[in-house]
Amino acid sequence: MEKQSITIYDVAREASVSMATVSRVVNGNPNVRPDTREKVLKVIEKLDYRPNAVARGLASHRTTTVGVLIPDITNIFYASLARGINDVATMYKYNIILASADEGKHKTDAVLQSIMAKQVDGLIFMGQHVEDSTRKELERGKTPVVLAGTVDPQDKFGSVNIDYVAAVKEATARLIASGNQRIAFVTGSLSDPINGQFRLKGYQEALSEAKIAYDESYVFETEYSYRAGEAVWDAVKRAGATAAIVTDDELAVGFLNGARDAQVKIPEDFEIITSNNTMLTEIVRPKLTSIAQPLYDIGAVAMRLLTKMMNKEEIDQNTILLPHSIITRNSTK
Amino acid sequence: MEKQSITIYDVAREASVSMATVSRVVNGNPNVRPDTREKVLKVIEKLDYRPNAVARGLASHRTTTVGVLIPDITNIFYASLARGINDVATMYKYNIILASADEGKHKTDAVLQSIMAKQVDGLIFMGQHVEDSTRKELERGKTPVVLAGTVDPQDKFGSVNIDYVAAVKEATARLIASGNQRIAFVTGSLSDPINGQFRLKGYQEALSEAKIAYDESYVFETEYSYRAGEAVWDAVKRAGATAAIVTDDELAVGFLNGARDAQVKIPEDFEIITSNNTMLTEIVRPKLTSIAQPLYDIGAVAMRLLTKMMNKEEIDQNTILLPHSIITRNSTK
DNA sequence: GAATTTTTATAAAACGTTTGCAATTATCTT
DNA sequence: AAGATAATTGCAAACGTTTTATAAAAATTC
Repeated sequence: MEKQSITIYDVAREASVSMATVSRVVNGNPNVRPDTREKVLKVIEKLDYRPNAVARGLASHRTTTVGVLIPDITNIFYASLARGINDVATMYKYNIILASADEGKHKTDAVLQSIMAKQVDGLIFMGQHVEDSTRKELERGKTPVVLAGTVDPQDKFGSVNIDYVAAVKEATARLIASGNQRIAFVTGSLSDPINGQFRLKGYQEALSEAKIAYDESYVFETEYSYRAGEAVWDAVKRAGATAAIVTDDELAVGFLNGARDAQVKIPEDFEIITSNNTMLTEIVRPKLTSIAQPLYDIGAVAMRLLTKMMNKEEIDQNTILLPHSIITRNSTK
Repeated sequence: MEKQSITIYDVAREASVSMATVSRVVNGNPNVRPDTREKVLKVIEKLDYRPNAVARGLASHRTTTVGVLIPDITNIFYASLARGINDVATMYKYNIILASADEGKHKTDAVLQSIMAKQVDGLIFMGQHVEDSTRKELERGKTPVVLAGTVDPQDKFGSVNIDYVAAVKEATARLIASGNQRIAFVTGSLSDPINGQFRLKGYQEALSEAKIAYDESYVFETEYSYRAGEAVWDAVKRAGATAAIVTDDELAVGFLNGARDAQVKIPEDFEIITSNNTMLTEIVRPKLTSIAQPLYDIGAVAMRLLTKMMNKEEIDQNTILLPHSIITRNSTK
């Protein structure tokens, strides 16, 4: 439509050099004499020239844009990761194309396609579970992919996580140590390997070491939401549990409030340990004891790893585990 | 570097038509005979051809990408708006380039430039206050801009908000009606016109109608964070207030917990009304009475408005106010 | 069945950069 | 001062599409 804007050609003419030279100046290529550089910079300034990133992308096959798939931007857990991702991305001059991938896998794949069409230089994937169709989409082309706070059992991509098995094992052991024998495992979808394989394994190992029989009826699978937490409380209580490991903070907060609204004293009558140590754990009363994951860092490290991949740098570790800990607050004795 | 991928030219050759025809098929242009269309589609399928969005963008001057500036992605308020924006954007086939604009105006402008360089078709701006340098950047070029949950006193851009004056006035009036004479106004930066002009005005109007003198020492300016809320409690209490209007939920939650940790009974001894009705208001005990803004809708409507601008459609209302209400919970009598 | 209109398809010129290669200019060497 | 070498610049071909002008083909009219 309306063409108006200043192009590299305008600058070249005004500075009486070739476009190539202007391009070199703009890209910081050292092969240009200081005084010509100066001259060109002056013209750029004067005309207020701004390189068109789309044309650049087409010519150079690099868009300096990365795609980020996030299941739910309003979930503080993912938002915290995204923050780390964002900060490192801007540090390395990348823009982020963000896409929410809720509403099931069909939607995810469509969104993924649209992002790939934009020729992103790399992709960060956060999500419960990498479906087969999604994997296929990810592996097509040679775009580097890093999973953040997400595991792929097939281990095809870079990834950044904590050691979920160890973390949950420690948390469970702590509940056992304070006298609990019947400990509920309140979790999101077990089809997510983080829950169904790792966390569950940690839970079982801790039980086993304490010679407590694993009983499936203490496992409660639901979704990551406040409401779900409120709703599941009754069932957990009826099962006779005296403590719970909960795998998401929103869920845990709902669960806690469910208990308190039922006049149960926390931690005297029931102990809770949650998993993400987000702000929510400090907001509620009593404050929640939690496994601490370095959320911001998981995002930041994932993005950093991705930059290395995009630069084809040597990478020593494709699968990174960051340290975790347990922060004791007032939902445990 | 490595060229491998299928281009429109490959498809054209394989289907023995011209690239122009393939382009028409891909873009749903009606000027192509059904059987040729069929033929081309088959080849596209067979070769698994995916149009390159960057090349498209360059040729057509439309990137089907919009920029979204967000102050803090981990703040539920903004995240909720972003969700509305995202949903409508995908509905209309736009991708989102998201950029976090915290860390002051210098950073904001830099980020804005990088987004504009990517030739976004439009921009949604969320933020406390549109600085002059930022405005200049926004007005350069003819990219449509919509403010979401943000006002610009100069009213240059599209915008979607609620009537902050009326909302705060109602809330304040309610506190007055239940017997409070000394009501604190606990707010974020007053340089944000939403606080410094609108909300403050609503607060003052309500006082004035009740013949209560406005007293600046009941105005507490701080930042939007949990810690800030905890911290400001003491000062508010010392000032002798018996109730407070708080302009952000995180702030309000910190404030509430500050009060409770000081053994103050809410709402018996002190009443609180907060402003955004996010999940946080339901998570704490007692639950917080709040002005309700349709957060998701503000984002969604803003994005919808932007699509109209990008299509150069006729627009009846450039400045949209959505309805608000007050949700009564347990932090008021 | 020729003339006219309408529909489909093609060729080629944009779009605004980057980049490999060749040409030019400056700098050393002796 | 000439030749060799190195540093700087320019030329022009990509990059993968859309789009405009135009031609060819098909449909319609008389």
